[in-house]
Amino acid sequence: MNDASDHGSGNAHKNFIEIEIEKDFASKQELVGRTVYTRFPPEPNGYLHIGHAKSICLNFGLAKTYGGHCNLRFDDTNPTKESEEYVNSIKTDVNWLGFQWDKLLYASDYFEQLHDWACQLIREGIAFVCDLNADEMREHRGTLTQPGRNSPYRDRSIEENLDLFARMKKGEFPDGAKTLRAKIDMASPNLNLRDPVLYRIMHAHHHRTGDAWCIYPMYDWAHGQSDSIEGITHSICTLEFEDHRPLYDWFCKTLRIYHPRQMEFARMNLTYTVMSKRKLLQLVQENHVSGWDDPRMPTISGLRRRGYTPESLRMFCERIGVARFSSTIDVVVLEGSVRDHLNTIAPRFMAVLDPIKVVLTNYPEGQTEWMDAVNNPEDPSGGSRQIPFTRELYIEREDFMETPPSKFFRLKPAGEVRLRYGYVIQCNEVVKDAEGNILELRCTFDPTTKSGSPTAIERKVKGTIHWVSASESAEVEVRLYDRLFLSENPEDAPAGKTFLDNINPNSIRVVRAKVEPEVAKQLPGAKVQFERNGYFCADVVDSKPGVPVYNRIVSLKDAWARMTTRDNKA
RNA sequence: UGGGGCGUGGUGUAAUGGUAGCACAACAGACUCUGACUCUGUUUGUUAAGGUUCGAGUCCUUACGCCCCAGCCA
Repeated sequence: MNDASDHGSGNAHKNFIEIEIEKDFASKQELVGRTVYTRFPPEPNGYLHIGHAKSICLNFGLAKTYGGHCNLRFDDTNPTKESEEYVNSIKTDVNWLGFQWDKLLYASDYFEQLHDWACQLIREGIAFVCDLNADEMREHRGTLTQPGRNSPYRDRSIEENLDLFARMKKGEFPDGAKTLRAKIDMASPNLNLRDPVLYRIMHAHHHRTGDAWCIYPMYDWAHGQSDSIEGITHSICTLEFEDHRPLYDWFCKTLRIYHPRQMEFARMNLTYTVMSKRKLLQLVQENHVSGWDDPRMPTISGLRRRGYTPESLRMFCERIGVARFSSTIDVVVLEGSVRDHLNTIAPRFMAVLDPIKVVLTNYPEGQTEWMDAVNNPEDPSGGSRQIPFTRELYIEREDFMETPPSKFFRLKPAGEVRLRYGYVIQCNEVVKDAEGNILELRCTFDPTTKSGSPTAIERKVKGTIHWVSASESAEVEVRLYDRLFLSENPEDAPAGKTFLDNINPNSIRVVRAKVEPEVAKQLPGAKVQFERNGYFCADVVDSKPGVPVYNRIVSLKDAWARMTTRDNKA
């Protein structure tokens, strides 16, 4: 029945939702002959983020695991906040993540049915039209510790309620003048049960139903019934809706309709970022980032543009698991997931981000050798390419040290290092300007050490560094991204400060990199590894034909950097 | 402080009342023409105190800590 192979590496442990689902199907009469049916129900009021990815993977994953179905349903009950733009971005993101919905639906598909059910409640004497305004209603609601008081309009006759509700629907009253409420219990310790509002008046244009309605159902009145109509077996949502479950159950029971089971799991928190739609919107609107798809954003579209793959995001969701404990995931788990996937698929190239010139004094001027380079050592079918080797080259500035520590096995005065896919070279002279800045390194190469030649094998040097030809290379813009925030929990700001004060001022650094010719030919969206640097993606927005702009997705693990920063701290 | 949840190594997540496991991270070593990858190994844990039991992460009691709820948002 279940497919454990979809649970990533290692032993697959069932999460609590899977365990409950299996119990339900084994024991519940109403589920006999049925299959798992879930839904992903976003409100189209913003872009999806990595937290939604968890819910998407869970809902669609459950359907897949158990051979069932999952709908994409837009919870579009509040027209003032929703738009087509968001609907489209959400559809794109779900598909991009690799999931296909069974049906594409909207809560607004059910407005008529929801309205009829409201009339049914009125006729049965358990819903009433209330004239209290927002302030008065709050005042009648009581507090966490004090019970509420009944609305003075609670005992209107059924006829009057029917008439008033009909006139609400017809548009006879202004926004906020009246609401339709359920009669439950104003003294309930669960605030959601203190005569909840079912309908409010909003003379607003809806992105799908236009101006057909001026009353709109509340979330609680729409959600469970929508699930019921669709035959959802398990309605999975986040923990903050736990207190709404009694209402969900009350509506299904009171209306005597098919009753799905709501289950809640903990939403994800990620270190060094914010996740609430309000804060993400603020970052966009106040131009702290370039948009919802800024490569530093935790949105699906931002991660996609940064260069994250659907596989890596799914792997991430698999690794973090599902439970009822409000956890905070270390962002390195996300970074590790994309490294693991890209390691298997990304072609390797050489790129020098911070160049320093090397002149091989014993190499013929004007000569170009084409060196054979493996495209991806993890992928035998990846083949190889030729890269030009010349007298003048660039290497990474940090790959040379004049007075290096003992464990430094890159280039140093009088020291030897191998140029990847090239020769072993030795540094003979450091040329500096008047201020002592290094201008170039004058080195000699050993012709017997050419990569791939039999004589090269006998020669062992500790270090291998990357390089590009000075004359036969291209130059591209590279955006080196870092975390958007400086603190693990950006919301945790001192008094008088906000999460915005925790923004990392150096979250993007732009450099001109020297790259081997192939790098300049990559198409937008291409994901590559710059050897010894990291994984990079040709930006889909700012790259132009023949002129790619690269985003750093994530750096490679760097044992040397770790070693040196640790020593500095000690 | 009313109600509802939740506490397992650094971070997550498992364990019909029966050897506390797995992943990620970290560390050490091997390998390496990427200080990557891979491989091998190691360290670190049941919030606390009582109780039931031959035996408790699991059951009971009490404490402590954290999260959610007072929208005509979802």
